[in-house]
Amino acid sequence: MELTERQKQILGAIVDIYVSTAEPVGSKAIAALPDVKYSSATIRNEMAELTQMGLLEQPHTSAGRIPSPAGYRLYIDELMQDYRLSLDETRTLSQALELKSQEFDKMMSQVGKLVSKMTNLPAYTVATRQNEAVAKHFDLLMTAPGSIILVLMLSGDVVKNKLVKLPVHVTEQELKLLAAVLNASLTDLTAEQVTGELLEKITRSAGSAAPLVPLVLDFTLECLRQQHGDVHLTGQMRLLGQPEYRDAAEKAQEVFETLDEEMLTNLPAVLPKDGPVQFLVGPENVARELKDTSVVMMRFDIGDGMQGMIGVVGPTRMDYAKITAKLGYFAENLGRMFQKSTPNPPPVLPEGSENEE
Amino acid sequence: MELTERQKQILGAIVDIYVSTAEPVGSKAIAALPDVKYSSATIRNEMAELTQMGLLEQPHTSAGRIPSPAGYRLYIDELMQDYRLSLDETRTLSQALELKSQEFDKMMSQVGKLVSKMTNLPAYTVATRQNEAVAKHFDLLMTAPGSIILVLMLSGDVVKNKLVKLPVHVTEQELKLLAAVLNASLTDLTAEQVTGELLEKITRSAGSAAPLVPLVLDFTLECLRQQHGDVHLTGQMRLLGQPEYRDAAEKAQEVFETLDEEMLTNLPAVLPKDGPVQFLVGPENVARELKDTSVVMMRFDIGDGMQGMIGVVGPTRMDYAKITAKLGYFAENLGRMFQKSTPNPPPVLPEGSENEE
DNA sequence: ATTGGCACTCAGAGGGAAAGAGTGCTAAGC
DNA sequence: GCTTAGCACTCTTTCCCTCTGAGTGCCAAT
Repeated sequence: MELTERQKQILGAIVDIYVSTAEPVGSKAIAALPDVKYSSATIRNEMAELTQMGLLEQPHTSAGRIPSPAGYRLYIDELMQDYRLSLDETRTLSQALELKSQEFDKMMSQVGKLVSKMTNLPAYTVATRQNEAVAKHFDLLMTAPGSIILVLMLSGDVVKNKLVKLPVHVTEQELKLLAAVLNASLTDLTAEQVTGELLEKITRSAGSAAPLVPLVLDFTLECLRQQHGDVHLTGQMRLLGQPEYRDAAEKAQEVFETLDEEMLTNLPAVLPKDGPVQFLVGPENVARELKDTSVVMMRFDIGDGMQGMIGVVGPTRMDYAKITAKLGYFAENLGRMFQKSTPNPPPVLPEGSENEE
Repeated sequence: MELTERQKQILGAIVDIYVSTAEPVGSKAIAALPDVKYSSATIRNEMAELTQMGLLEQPHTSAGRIPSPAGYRLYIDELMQDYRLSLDETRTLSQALELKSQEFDKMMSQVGKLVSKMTNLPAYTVATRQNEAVAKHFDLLMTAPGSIILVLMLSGDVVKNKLVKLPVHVTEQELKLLAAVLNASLTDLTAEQVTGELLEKITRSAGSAAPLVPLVLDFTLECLRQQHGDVHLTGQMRLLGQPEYRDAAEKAQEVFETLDEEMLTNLPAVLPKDGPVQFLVGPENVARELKDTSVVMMRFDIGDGMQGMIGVVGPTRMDYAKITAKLGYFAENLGRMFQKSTPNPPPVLPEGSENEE
């Protein structure tokens, strides 16, 4: 069942209007649009049909129409216009991207804050590995007798560290030795390649630093197995700015709770691995609490087998085009930033940038 | 002006009731309490007086009374009963404290999540330095040609790292040399003690790794100057569970925004340095947006000149006694955990633990 | 095929009226 | 002289009713 051109136009218009007003759209409003040549009656007939097809919904008999989840899906897949960032928006974004490059994790959380601010929606960021992690370098530093800091460098320029306190005494010499052993035998191995045999061998070579070995190994394995870094979620409260949550503190709270728990741990796994942009519309979502809530996410390459993900969470009625554009701009520039390694802001403006909000 | 015993009892009762119902308290409700021997009329007279003294407030003429900020303050300072954790509560808390000791920063954020969950309020955690930070150890690791990771260990067992990308080529040898120079000349110095002179000396000794020096130094100084670690704020949404924010999404949003920005950066500075527990009641607060919002915070010692802070944010009408007790328990046990360094949960039950919610 | 017209529906706004909770004050009681 | 019962008064909250208006569906005319 194919839609006619007119039906597409009407569906598109309804989504566009509803997205910015959050109110059901009536036939008159459509008819009043400059490039609509038909009367409200015609529109009404078409709307009735679109409703029957399941693309529109009617909150109650005497209200206008709102897009159904299927309607959104169709809109996203076929009708959505590329939104061009306005000059103002690009400027703000470019400025925003001039982050002091800090520690990596902090930067991701910074990026999240920015995305949230720019979209006025809750945003999350994650860094995930694309391939198996391996250890690249071990370092053992003594801070006080019995107090040792283990610094572990992984592939992808990720550095982890952990404070280890040992009751037994270990000399600097022995630490150096152990570090050398670890660097010799444990680097460039994935979690699976670390066998019990290997562990024994290391323990034997470790001398009196042997009690340290299991602690180091546990930590190392834990780090290697971690498929993705911390998930940063910020700006949850911005969801309250959306009309659908205005006076529904309860609903908002539910969404937040789900976001906090389920989503953050599962989301990276749930999302399909391919394609840069993903949309999860309402009921397509994992958790039932999120049925009126949608997710837009975008991947970008960090290099070294790492991949960043930025996304926003919002009401199903959100301005997908605009948000995709903003996320895209972020992702593109972040990717570029990481690619050419020097932490300079990439001031690349998208062409055609004088349309406004 | 001293309060009579009866006035104290009435004020205390009003706070207690208001704290759990969030509704103005009438004279009848007080008179109905088991250990109140006076009629509602008498209570009314006393309430009128307390109102005149500025300890109570009346939302409107025909409503009951609620405590004024001054009333809360007096309650906290003089009337508050020690809340004893119930057996159930201690059990839950003890379980909760069995954290896998992870990287320090992550642990603080974990603690925040727990505190928030236990109190059902937004919670924040920070680690602050008590004295000047100094660098303890430098490490430079080459990951790829031109790509170097700087690992910096500070006093207080804090480890920071940063990825530095350099266009010039530096050999492993030169890196080792530079690290040695840094370790020799830059450790155990506070930020002020790092002079331009010293910088020059280091640059001279660095050989062809000299271009690295300013990058390393900037980062080091940045770390040294950082008085406190990341402020973790979690569970913001729980504020919505409080009746005063139920249908006031707007207000909640304002609070959140303020929390996010102002508070998180200023709070550690604003709070007085002494005493383990601090209360900031409503208008005593920094930001105007938080005038109906109060903060309870508690310090605990981490050792090595570091201090942890945990706190919650809630409506001014909150159960200070209960929250203080919970925070106290957390703080005490966290302190103990850090003290005796082995990451075991300390299962110390407070005496007398069979009262309930 | 499109459109103007019209009857119909239904959510939401507005406006009292009634209910209910609580007060302050007065006068009686211990 | 403190305490208390009683009562008139105040003011918010709730409920119900009506009215309005936006929007629909359908029919007949173009």
